[in-house]
Amino acid sequence: MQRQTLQRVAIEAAFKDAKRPLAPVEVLEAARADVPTLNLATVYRTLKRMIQDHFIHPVELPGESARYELQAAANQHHHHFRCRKCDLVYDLEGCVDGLQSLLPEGFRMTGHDIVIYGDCTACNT
Amino acid sequence: MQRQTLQRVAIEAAFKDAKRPLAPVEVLEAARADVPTLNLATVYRTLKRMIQDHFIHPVELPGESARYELQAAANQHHHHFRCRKCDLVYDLEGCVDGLQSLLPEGFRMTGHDIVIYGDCTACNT
DNA sequence: TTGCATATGCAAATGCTTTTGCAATAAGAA
DNA sequence: TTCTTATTGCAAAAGCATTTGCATATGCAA
Repeated sequence: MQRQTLQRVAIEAAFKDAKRPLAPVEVLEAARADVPTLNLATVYRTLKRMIQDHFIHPVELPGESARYELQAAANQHHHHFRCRKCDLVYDLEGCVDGLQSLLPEGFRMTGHDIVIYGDCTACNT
Repeated sequence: MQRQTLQRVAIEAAFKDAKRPLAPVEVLEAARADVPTLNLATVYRTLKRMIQDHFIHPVELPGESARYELQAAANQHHHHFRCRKCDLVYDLEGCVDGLQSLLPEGFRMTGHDIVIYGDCTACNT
């Protein structure tokens, strides 16, 4: 059976606190606040496990390696904002209309991704 | 000065014929129709050169390595369609309204990417 | 407490995509 | 045609993110 280890608890906490998609290294840094000896290999093993358990969900942005966010967040349709100054990624609520109309004749849409780039509040100030 | 080699000409032709973003390996395969000895290293060297020369432009999609398309295509704002069956990427003309309204207070938008997933005409038939 | 299977840390190994060194080729100016 | 030098092909090397082997440490059921 699965064990409740300090590192797993720390990683779960990192996601719950962040409220935004985290890269593996970001998870490592955040969780090391609780468990300083935490290792990146452990982060990866735990991420894989949490994906299987549907606790987290991968978030892919163009040209970057995967980040992960709580499955709870992924359950409601949303998109992402990527700050060009601090490189953090935020969730955006809602969606837009009119995507369907971009399709040429004969193409069928089954999904879509939207990423907005710019400066976040923190960097804007 | 820059030389007009068979391989460079073949690679240019590949882009002009394709009318869609090509991955380096796709470029290799297409251009080998003209120059069978063409090597992937040469493709990469040529891509790098063509980017400097503003002849092509990188296209990044979530979770995938870069494709490239003619700068001419990139000059007019557009987005991409990715077929989940054949994995080809197509250009989509036009855009949508309302992106601005997805932003939280204090966030500023400087750019955006939209990717639509689904089945292309060829795969739909 | 004890026993043991799961989880961890560390370092080495993968699996890609992309780059580079080098000797051989081949543009294209003279 | 000849000569110079940019370009090519090939194979090896880099750079990444991610995974794995293994000995040690640690949950947790008994």
